[in-house]
Amino acid sequence: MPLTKKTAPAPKKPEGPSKKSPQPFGLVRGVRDILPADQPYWRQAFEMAQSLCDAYSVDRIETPVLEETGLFVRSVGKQTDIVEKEMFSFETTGNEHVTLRPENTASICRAYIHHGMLNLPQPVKLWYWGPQFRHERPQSGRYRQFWQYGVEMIGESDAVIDAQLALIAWRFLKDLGIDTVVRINSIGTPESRVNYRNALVAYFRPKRNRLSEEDKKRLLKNPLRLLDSKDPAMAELKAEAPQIVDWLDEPSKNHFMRVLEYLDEVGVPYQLDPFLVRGLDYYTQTVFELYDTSETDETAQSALGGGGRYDGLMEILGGRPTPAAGFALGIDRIVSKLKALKPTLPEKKVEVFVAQLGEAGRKRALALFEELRLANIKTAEAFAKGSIKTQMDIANRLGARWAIIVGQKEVLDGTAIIRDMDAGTQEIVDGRKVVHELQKKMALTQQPTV
RNA sequence: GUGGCCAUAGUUUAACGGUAGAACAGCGGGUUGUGGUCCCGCUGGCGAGGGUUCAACUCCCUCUGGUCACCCCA
Repeated sequence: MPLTKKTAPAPKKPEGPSKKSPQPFGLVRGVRDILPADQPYWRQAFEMAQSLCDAYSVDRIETPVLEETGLFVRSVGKQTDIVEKEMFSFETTGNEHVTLRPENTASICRAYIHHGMLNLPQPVKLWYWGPQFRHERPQSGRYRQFWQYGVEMIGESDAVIDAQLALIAWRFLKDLGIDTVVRINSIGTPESRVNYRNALVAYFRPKRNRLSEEDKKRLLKNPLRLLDSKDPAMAELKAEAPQIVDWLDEPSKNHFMRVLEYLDEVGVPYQLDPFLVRGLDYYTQTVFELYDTSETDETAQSALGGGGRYDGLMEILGGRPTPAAGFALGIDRIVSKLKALKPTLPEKKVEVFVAQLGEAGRKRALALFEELRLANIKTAEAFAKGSIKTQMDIANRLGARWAIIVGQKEVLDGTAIIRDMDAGTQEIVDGRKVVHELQKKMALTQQPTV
């Protein structure tokens, strides 16, 4: 007796049987699935990164998602928001303190040191593409697992590297159809940064009562952050505030000027932004961010990426003093822009659908599918379906141009039917020449379009 | 971490203080050999927990989650 709901004679319990199925699982907060429908966009971006890096002789590297917690504490900086409150850190059963990487630069520097890449011709140019993790409150364009594409160039201090990095980042977006402007600044050496920080505090402290609560906290904790406060009252105060460029030493100024000259040379649009400082401690000299120029809403997450020079980082991580620079781009945001740009990306179309009837037909179809696949014909099937009607329906929905039908009769006759799905006509062909016949037909139908 | 808005089938949604309709999708049919239209059927739902009430999906609270903004960043 099958346990069907209908036939179950159990009207005794009005409550019904406690046959509740287990609760399905949801998603961990802030993470998401990237579904097949979105894959074409992700693929487009990835392939762009790949070909561009190829062109610039940048090699791919993949580092582990899991690293020792200390790596990020030391590199990103203990006082930063990332380290203070955004890291996915935990202790393993083996008592190791590990963290899901919140960014990728530190890992790459670690790898550079670990594998003695200083023995390679410098600079070592590496690119990565992978998920990063930050425990922030999710919102538009911000996830706890998000993807970054980045390039790092390690072992060269020349300003041309900085410019080239900005160029690659900008070019990547440009070639995807996203126009951006590079906002750029220099924060000089760590010393000039400290001096500037003091000057900034000296400037704002007397005006403290005009600051918002939020900005008062910043004044104490991270004065450089005052510069990108969105408090309208800050606008006036900022105008008079000291600018970091004035605190740069001569070599730093010179370096920055050269970066700008190189950008001019290759036509990368940029804006000097005296108030651009970045949230990670390891930056020195050049810092930049890329902004979508079509984005009118300033408050939204319009920063698509950023980067800069980090000459001190290698040493902090226990390597030899090694100059380096890099950038990272937020792929999640970029992909959402891509989708907005091109709502329908052409799908890879199925050319042929193999439909079968009966056991003999199915066997023949199975083999036929292999023949077609080996002939590089994009073929689809639904071998598990028995009904020819259902199969034709699927063929139609897949957009197949041709259907091949093999049933009992065809197997016995040694034939197959080739159906033109657009015209609705079909013909019987020799079963051994299906691929050949198909190729002839395909060549014919393609001629006019070429 | 703070605040605004939101929470009904896979998706988009309707209604009502008295135990939920629809559309699309999925699956299956419309004489077990043929698609794009049409017709029919089936599957499938009130985020969780409290409270008010004779009675809550509907009102209140909490939580969870989503979303948007702040913080910060990609």
